[in-house]
Amino acid sequence: MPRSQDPGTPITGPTAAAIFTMVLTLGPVSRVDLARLAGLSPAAVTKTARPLIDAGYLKELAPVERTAPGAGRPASPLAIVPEREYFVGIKITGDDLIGVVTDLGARVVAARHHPVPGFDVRTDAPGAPMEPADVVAAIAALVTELLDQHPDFRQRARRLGVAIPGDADRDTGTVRYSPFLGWRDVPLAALLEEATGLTTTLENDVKALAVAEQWFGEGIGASSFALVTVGTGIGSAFVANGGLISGAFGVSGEIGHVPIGIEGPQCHCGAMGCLEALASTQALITEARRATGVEDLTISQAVERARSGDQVLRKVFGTVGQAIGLGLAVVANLFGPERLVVSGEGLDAYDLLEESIREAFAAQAYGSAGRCGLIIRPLPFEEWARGAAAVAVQSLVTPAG
Amino acid sequence: MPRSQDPGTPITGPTAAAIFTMVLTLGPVSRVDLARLAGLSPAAVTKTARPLIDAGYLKELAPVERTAPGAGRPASPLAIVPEREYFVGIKITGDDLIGVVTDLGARVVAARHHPVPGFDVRTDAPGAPMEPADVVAAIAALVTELLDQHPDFRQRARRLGVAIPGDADRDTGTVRYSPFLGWRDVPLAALLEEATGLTTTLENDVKALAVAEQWFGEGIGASSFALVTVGTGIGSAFVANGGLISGAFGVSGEIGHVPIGIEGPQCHCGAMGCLEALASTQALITEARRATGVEDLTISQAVERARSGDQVLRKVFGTVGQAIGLGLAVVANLFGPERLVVSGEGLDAYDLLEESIREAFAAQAYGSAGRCGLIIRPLPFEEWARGAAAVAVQSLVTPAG
DNA sequence: ATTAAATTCTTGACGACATTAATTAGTTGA
DNA sequence: TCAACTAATTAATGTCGTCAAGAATTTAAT
Repeated sequence: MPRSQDPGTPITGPTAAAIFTMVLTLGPVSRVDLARLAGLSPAAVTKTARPLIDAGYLKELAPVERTAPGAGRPASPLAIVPEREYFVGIKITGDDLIGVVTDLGARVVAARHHPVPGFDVRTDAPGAPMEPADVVAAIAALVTELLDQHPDFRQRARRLGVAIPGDADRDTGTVRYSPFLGWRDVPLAALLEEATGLTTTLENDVKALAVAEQWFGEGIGASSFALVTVGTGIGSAFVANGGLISGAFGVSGEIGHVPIGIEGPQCHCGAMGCLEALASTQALITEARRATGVEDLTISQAVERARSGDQVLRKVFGTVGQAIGLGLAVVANLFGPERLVVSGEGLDAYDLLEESIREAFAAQAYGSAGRCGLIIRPLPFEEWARGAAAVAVQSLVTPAG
Repeated sequence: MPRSQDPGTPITGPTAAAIFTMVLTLGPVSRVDLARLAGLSPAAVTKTARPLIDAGYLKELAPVERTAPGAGRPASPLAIVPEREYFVGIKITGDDLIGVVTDLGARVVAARHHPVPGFDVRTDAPGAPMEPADVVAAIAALVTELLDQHPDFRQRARRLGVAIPGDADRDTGTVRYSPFLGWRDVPLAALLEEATGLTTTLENDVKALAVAEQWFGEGIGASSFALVTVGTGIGSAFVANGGLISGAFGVSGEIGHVPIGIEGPQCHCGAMGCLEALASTQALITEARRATGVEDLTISQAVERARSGDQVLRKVFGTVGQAIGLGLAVVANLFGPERLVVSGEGLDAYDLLEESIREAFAAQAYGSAGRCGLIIRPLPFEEWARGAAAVAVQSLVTPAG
């Protein structure tokens, strides 16, 4: 929820929000189609859309771009005006900030990163506690730098989205608990509104990514949908019944600590057989080093060698893929999503993983749960920040919820 | 969704439905409270409630029963009139039918079971295919028998809920696939409307149980909530964002086939390390027989002997409890429910299981996910049929969705 | 060409429903 | 007995969506 009131929004009620959301997520749509999709009369759509057009958020597509011909008056579909407003998205990681500016369609139009000041080389243990004030200042500086890239940004950016690892309370804009940052109960959104003047929305990083996917990615039009990220940690998020599943106590999607039935090392959470202990980037490199005996093997070296045929390393990747596939099956069996996106930094090596992921998934998915669309793809760094921006876009439409 | 239109409902719109639902689930509530909870003005509640009162569904509580005193006019809370309408709930198992009549508050007022005609002794393999026509006839007979128990039933019962194991499409009233019954694409609700004259709603059995819990049990007032049932199979269902999570392909809550990280026997689904292969009633008795060497040991004997101190059997129960606890932790970590109910036929022996369930749950639940209310309790047989009736009650309020 | 049919979109009258403000109702405490 | 307080109701008002009619703009048939 935005931390302050919004005076000049043309989105006055739930109907306007629904119409705007549909145009935003489904692309250019005719009024008749909008009416059908929203369960409204075409007249209502016409009336609801006018203020949105007047405010510059929507436009009618030029007649040239109209849809397939047929009998009858041709439709003049409504589309968003992407450059009407810009959004800033910031992702806070353990050691740096990633920032983007996106347009209304969540297209990245500028990007930057910055180290967090006063932060040492990252250790594996939960990060050295960073002072919220320092981080706020660093974010404010990054925001300024981003907005200075184009006069339009400064003028037409009003909202900021922030994604953090850990438990973020979107409604209050508070970081409830982030072991990674060493924070507890930090009212980050309020601090950032103060510092930047932008209406700020805070969200957990994986959930923010899921929002981006729900509105601007693979989740479009799906009744339900799940996202799994693989990297330093393994996380997941679900969208169903029209919204993100948030977890009553701030925890949800903790697939990293699902006990997968393969013998493996103990997880840092203390429990046994956790997926994260088998398939995180850390687990992968540890196992790769052990298997090859090369103490200082890096991920990219391991990928390289596996690609050029190193059987030992191929097997390591295969095992990781298997664990990931089983994790995905757990999600599919429990949740039954229409689509399932797997994404991760590790997955730029997904040529090495995909086969074993799909194999293990197919073996463990129960019945038609396995029919869900399984999308495997890499996760560029900026994508996290784009997720944050997507949350900011969403906050424009749904101030509450 | 009901299979036919409903003429005489006083529940005309979403507001009336919301008010009615709140009174139904929260018990007697004053109009002011209803207004606050629904985000309406008190005036709107007054107006919306009147037709519901006139139709005999709601009443004002007698002044005697009013709430805590204080300054100001005392509230006259609204309450449901339980005997206004009766609902029939039928659960179809492999070998018999369980039927109940409940009132509007989902209180069981009559119960019966019946063997399914033409069905042999149950085998472990998916049941011998039963002819839908036979089952329909048997259900119709059971419904008649139930309704004949009291003249009011016959007169004031209009809706039937049916719960089946397997994939049920509530919207179309079709059994999409039930390996247990050996059915595929059977339009059961339509057949039953024909045979009984009652508006019929079909739902998966575990999901029906979750609905009962959501509206009339532990799920009341919870933002999200999960149910796990342990018995012949192990199932689960979730409620979040205001509704049941249904699974895009009819599958969800299949926790039985989650690979739990304990070495164990292969599951009938073909995958390895499934929870169901470790913790179902079948798995329990198999393991108990193996451990004791008593070939024809029954569940009740095993319970008996464990209770009187048989260490071998206690350990068997402990292992089962551990597996269940891990399964619960998976649900809690992924889903983050506010409350988590574990129920099952097996659990009338829950004195033998509870400790190990809670222990394993606490060990594997991640962070504050473990804070969710964990309710462990037995599952009386009629409860399944009551779930079906609860679905029928729900269908009165929410014809769609 | 002209006309008919099809389809999208718009307009204004109307109706459903929720809000606001004022009023009535019923209780406690001074 | 009156003031204060809270609950509920009423009537005027307003918002918002539907309905019915028609305008706009195309293809297809005559």
